[in-house]
Amino acid sequence: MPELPEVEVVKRSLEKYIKNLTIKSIRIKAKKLRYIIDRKKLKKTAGKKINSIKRRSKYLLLNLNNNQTILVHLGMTGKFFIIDKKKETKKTSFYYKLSFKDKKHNHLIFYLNKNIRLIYNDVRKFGFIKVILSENLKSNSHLKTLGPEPLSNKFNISYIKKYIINKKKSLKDLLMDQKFVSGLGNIYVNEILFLSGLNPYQNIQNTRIVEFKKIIKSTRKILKKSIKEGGSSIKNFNDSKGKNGSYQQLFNVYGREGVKCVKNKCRVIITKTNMSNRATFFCKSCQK
DNA sequence: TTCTTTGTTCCGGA
DNA sequence: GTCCGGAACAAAGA
Repeated sequence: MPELPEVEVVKRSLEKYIKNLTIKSIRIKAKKLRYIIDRKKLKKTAGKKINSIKRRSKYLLLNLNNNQTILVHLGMTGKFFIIDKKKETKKTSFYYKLSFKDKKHNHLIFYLNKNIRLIYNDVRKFGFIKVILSENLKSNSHLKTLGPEPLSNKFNISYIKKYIINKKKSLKDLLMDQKFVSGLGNIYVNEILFLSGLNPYQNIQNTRIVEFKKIIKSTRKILKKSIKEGGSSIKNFNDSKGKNGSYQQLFNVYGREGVKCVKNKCRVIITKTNMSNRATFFCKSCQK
């Protein structure tokens, strides 16, 4: 489930391997992902160079040299494979070892110069890809309502104070709100509240400044750590297994229903509830 | 067959 | 107009 840290790691890999390459042609195998794929528009990116790769929230933006940007959202299960046809052999390449079952979810193949291929693979097809004019980025419906990046200085106490005026929500719903802060999903919100020692159900109006400070601090800590871990496990981007491997083990509360809280001296069993239709994990003792 | 998973969007009611 | 919660939606695996 790619949230901000995973998307950031993908962004860095794309930057490393496909920045400044030119799209020679594109093979489009799926009719639609989350949305119908605009084949014409996508095909027209052939011949264009990938000038830069950026991330905004959980979106990837591949800026081309014709004033167009490819906007990508990985949804739940979207991933990119990068294959260097020059270097990889049947023995060394993870890609050749993928099963037919894995490969049947390859939906887009970008043939780049230098014999590099960029493949978009998505089991659930909840991701999407769109080509938009770069000058329209700011008014794009996906991007225009996004709140500040959680790792930016704009995510600070005075911003939070202002934002929550006249609002009534729980802490968890606030952090999940992409207009408030963008890029956090269910998993990381669970983790942030656990590290902050705050109950997900706590009303934002009953939350003190010092508690919001804790949230900001925990958010930065968790995201940075995950990016670092993802970054090191993804170091060899060609190894899709390494990619999936490590970050799951970092979770202290998510998915830990029924087992003991990991905090020192706490032996309370982690609770799982359903909150706003999302699995919510917390320790009743550490998060009062 | 049903349940679960996710982020986003839409809708009704306040 | 604005806010909020809930539901719908997408696909596939267990």
